[in-house]
Amino acid sequence: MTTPYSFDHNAYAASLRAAYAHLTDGEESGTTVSVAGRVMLLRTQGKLAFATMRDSTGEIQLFALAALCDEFDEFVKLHLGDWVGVTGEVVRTKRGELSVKVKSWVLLAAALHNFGDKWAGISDFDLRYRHREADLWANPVSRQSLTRRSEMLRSVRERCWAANFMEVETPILNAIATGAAARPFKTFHHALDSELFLRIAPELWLKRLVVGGYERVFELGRVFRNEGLSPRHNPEFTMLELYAAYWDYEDMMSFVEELVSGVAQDVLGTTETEYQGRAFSFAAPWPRRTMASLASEAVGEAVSVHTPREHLAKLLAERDVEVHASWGAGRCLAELFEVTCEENLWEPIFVTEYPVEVSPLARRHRDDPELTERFESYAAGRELSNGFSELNDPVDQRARFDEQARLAAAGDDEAMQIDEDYIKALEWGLPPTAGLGVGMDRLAMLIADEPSIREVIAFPTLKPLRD
RNA sequence: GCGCCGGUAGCUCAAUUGGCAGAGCAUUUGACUCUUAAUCAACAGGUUCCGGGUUCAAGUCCCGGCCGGCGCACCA
Repeated sequence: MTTPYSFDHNAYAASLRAAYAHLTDGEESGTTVSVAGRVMLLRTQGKLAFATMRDSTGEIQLFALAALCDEFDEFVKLHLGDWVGVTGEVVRTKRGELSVKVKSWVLLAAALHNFGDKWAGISDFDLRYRHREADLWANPVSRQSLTRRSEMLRSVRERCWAANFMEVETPILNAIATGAAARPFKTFHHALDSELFLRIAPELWLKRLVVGGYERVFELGRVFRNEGLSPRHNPEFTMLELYAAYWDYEDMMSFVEELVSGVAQDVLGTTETEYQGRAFSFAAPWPRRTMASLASEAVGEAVSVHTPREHLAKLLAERDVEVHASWGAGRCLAELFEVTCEENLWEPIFVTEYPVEVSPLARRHRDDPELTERFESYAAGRELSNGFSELNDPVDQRARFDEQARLAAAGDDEAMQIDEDYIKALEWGLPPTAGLGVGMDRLAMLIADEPSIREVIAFPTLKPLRD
């Protein structure tokens, strides 16, 4: 069948509903419009027919009378899911449904498969994720969640631009994967005869741009980590990383809470919402608490990075955490915080003053060299962002990398790799700078009120089908 | 990677203790001039995820595999 190469339409479901709300039952507007979309429902009744057509903005009824509709006999044979272009008068039926009274119409594309049960839609996860195009038509909630993700990214960009951050792009293919603790994906470049790794974070490149003189930069991009999948983890995910020269971590916390609450305001129109049935507020400011104070509260005694390592190890063992020989007091404190506090942090909160041992790229705290000026924000029991005053001392940075190498030798296969070029960059001088990373997928889950990261990724990673 | 649960018509789901594989919607055909998941009638639709096994008999029980969900581990 030949279908048209284009179709001129001048109205949408939502625009018609807004413009013709005043029509009374049975009233005809006298105005002819053209609309286009998919037939979602079809009700025929002898010499008349009603179709529910859905376009990108919503649904509008098509009302066809045999006496007035071209090729009426063909119109009633349309299939659910078929794309149609329709021209006709805007009317409200006797029963009160705003409609386009079909004069002429054209099949724009046929749907050879249906879009699931017209009441229940498609609920099979495998089908929904492998054929998201069908899911998007069958389940309006799916489309709304991905729309909210898009609106979130737009808002993030606009707010970063408004704060004078410049958007940049850095390499995804790298000779070493660094800037975070994670197993990378490996690939190979034939012409260079070199093994390359997909980036696990853009962090070091971005700081080199600050060394190069860009005061405020951000990158909104995909990173790749060769790790397990879960409702909160996809092997490729989108991260916002942002660096501001002359800021410290306190400045960055202020920026993050304004950014995130502002994005919620932009997308949802409010900062007061619900996540999975429980009240949740994005509103700034967010509380700032040190890791040591939260952990102390949870275990019922004062603990800190200065607590003897053996005592922290005992507290961990009491909580069934296996303590590795290579862990110092700092790592033990961080683990203790994670097992006792993390999942209970519902409303957004900043956890601050992370041990040096678990923060190889963060600058030492001005009041305590065993701590760093680092924060992570938590929301709904999960980490949402990570930031710190950046370590800009090349000598200390080399020492930190050396410590990572020691951990790697001790069997930690996620210890950070040393990056000589990065150290050389620091030797050219990184001004005092604060950096930030925010998991966009995690934020999208909160904003779209979705329980799984797969719901806010159009095509989540699935196991390829075999056999 | 490990554990638990699931996979039946295109879609959503039934099927008692192991005893003839079903319904609604969609599709096809017919009726119907204001429907709203329209309604009514009829036809058709199956490798019960795949491969073995036990049994007179397997959607159901056992073993192996595939895919998915959740949990653990890893991590953001």
